[in-house]
Amino acid sequence: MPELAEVEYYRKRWNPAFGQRILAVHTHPAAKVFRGSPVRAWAAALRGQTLLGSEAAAKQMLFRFSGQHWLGLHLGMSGSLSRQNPEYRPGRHDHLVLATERDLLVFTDPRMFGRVRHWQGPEAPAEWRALPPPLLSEQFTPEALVTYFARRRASPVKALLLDQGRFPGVGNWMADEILWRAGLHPRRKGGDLSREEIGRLHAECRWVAREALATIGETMEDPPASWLFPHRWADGGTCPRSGVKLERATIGGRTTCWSPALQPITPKMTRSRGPKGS
DNA sequence: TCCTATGTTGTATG
DNA sequence: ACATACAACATAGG
Repeated sequence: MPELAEVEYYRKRWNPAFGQRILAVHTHPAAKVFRGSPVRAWAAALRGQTLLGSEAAAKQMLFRFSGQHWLGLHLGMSGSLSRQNPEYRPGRHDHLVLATERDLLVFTDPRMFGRVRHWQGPEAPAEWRALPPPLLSEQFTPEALVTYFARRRASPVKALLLDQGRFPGVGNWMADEILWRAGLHPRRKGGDLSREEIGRLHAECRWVAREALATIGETMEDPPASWLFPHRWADGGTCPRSGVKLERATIGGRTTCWSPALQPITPKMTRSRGPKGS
């Protein structure tokens, strides 16, 4: 499930526990989500510490505790966070549970493509500080994308949008939504996008990120029917702007959905290209 | 039974 | 070395 806005939504599930002490830590140390991390040791060290705050970037979350402890969480394909009553009995997919006086803070992940990491130190771990600038930051510029698309000129733009080093937080549904809004066929190659098309792509990245954070990121509600989102998995789904039947194929290794009416494989001829014959 | 799934990574291939 | 393609991971649901 989780992309940019879903990650932000789940991160906030633990907010009510800020300032609370961790009284107990329950784990499945053998669970794949720990990837060989010495769970027993850091789980013991975490006991008695206070949850101070958290942040999200790309599809990552970082939780900060007293004693210079940090927990890094990634939700993979099927992970989620929740807050449960003290009476809650963790199930087989609840790999990490932090108990405070009032709540159980639960990390659930059936498919275990997610990841839990622990660090101790005075500042956020190096991996965290190395994450690329967010889509909504000043550093995310069209110029940077022009350079990047020139280098990745042979790759379909759909595959490029999934690059976490360039489009942090964008996942499969966001990539399709962005391309649909920008009017770009997902198979277009990075190298044959015009400057103007890259500009549209950049603008839609920001628009989708902003709107998704304002809706999904707050309440997990599905975006409205005016988005591609609610139509893209429906059998026989139609484009909400043109009414044509949506197409589907595997592109960049992922199921991709697009509107053949709005996203032509060859760029539309524009008449504003300057004088004839130039 | 077989296919799909909002993700990442290691390996193979050009 | 460099970029791209693809299988693998583990589980649930249609």
